[in-house]
Amino acid sequence: MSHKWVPNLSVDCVIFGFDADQLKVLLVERTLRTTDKKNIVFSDLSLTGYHIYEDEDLDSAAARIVKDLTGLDKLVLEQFYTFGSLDRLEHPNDKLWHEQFGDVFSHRVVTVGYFSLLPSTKVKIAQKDRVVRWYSVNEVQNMAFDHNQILEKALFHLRYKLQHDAIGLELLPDKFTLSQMQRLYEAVLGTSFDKRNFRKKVAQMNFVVPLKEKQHGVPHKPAQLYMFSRDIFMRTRKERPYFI
Amino acid sequence: MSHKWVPNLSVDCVIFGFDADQLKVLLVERTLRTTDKKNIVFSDLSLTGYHIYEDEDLDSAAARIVKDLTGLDKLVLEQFYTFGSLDRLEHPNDKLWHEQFGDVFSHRVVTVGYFSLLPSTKVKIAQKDRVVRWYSVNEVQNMAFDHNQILEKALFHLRYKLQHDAIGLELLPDKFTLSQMQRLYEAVLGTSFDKRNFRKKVAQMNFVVPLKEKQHGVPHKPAQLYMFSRDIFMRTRKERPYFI
DNA sequence: TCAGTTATTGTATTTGTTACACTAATTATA
DNA sequence: TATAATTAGTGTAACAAATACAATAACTGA
Repeated sequence: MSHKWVPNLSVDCVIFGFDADQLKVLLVERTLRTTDKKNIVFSDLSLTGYHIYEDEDLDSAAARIVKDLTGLDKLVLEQFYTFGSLDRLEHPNDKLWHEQFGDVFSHRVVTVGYFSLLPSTKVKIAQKDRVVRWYSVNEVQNMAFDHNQILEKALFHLRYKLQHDAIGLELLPDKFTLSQMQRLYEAVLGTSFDKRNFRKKVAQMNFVVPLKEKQHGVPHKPAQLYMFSRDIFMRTRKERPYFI
Repeated sequence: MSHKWVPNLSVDCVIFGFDADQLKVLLVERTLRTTDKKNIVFSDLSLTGYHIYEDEDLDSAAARIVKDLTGLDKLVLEQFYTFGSLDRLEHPNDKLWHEQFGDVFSHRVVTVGYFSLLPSTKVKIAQKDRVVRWYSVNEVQNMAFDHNQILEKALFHLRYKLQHDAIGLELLPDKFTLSQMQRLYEAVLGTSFDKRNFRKKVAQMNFVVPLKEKQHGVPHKPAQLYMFSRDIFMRTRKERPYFI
């Protein structure tokens, strides 16, 4: 792998997680200090991204970036949109940030957005020189560059996919209860569902398979555990669910 | 507008049309001749695309490319995917083609795919130095570069959109009959619908509005004409049609 | 005027969606 | 050890949407 990167092409990854009944996103703190390092000029949040290398395709760049932040391989990773406005790196804080790096970032940069899904508990954050943390998607604002916009678009796609695909199940742990699954859908879509009707729907999804196991240690009736069979899903998905 | 183009970033446009009950795509002939211009080395088909300029955003580049080919402005134009494999310009004919231009195309190029929809009769093709023609999407094969793959993905997105959006109506002329509309949906989706049930569906789409006008000059019962009101559609679309 | 062609319309059946409330199993606490 | 607290789990009736299906109407060309 060459480490010559392409100056005007980057990949940004929106890493979604789910935890405590909330949809989360993994973000990095961006803090600009005065040259004597004593004071903070500003501090905000950013997605994780980087330029692509000259001999690297887009999917590999996204996988590299996600692995670099989470230590994890083989996550679901999906391209959702490419951002190329001329003013995408032109907000006041971003200009200050650029100045710190001289003209390295003075080129026009187009970035390809990917999103990744995982249960947020799977990530062991171990970053030396960066502050990385899960944020509830509802509490995030004032992000670096055009990252608010990228997150917005990623969320839109996630909601869309959730309704037409089983991809949302990637956000749940390996073993989950139907109540957890329902709360996931409710959190992401911002609605609420009737418990019985939700379960009737799930019962038709043959890729959500009951395990021979129940919760334990909970102070109430323990729930049946289920798993997501990617295998059954791939084999039985219908190709084109027409709406008309 | 600067005319310095970015060497490793391009936009490719898939221009869809509809005509004679078939989904069409507007393609350009790519013919490589021997240096004495007497013989043809090969000839194949290509989408229309070009590098972006340094001070041009992606949507503008796509609009420029579509206008250049069709002479038309203000068409529906939608980004659908970005292609960045390392081998996307590496098929045998493509290498021969590159050699003709020296090393201008020797960089690695990532391309952003857009698609555009219009009734194919709207285009007056008037290209001096290029052969441009509508092809039925079913008859197209052996395209330049990775354009088969780009077309495939565009088609997938078009089918997807057709089912969740009114965008397909952009392929019909300003005044159309319900039979034309049905044949459009059948051609794009590759299915057939019951006429009465199809019309019941359309009756619920308040953005498909009947005109005070009928067909004339047809050798059979003349059909009622309808129009697509983009305005009503925008005002009445529901934000999130949940599936669960 | 009649043959050919496409347009237009309704109903019964099946399928899916919604609304709704009680009992069961576990832990914590009195 | 009984009881309170908490979440899990389940069925049915009403309503809405999707499907299957065939006869009559309006025009042109021969």
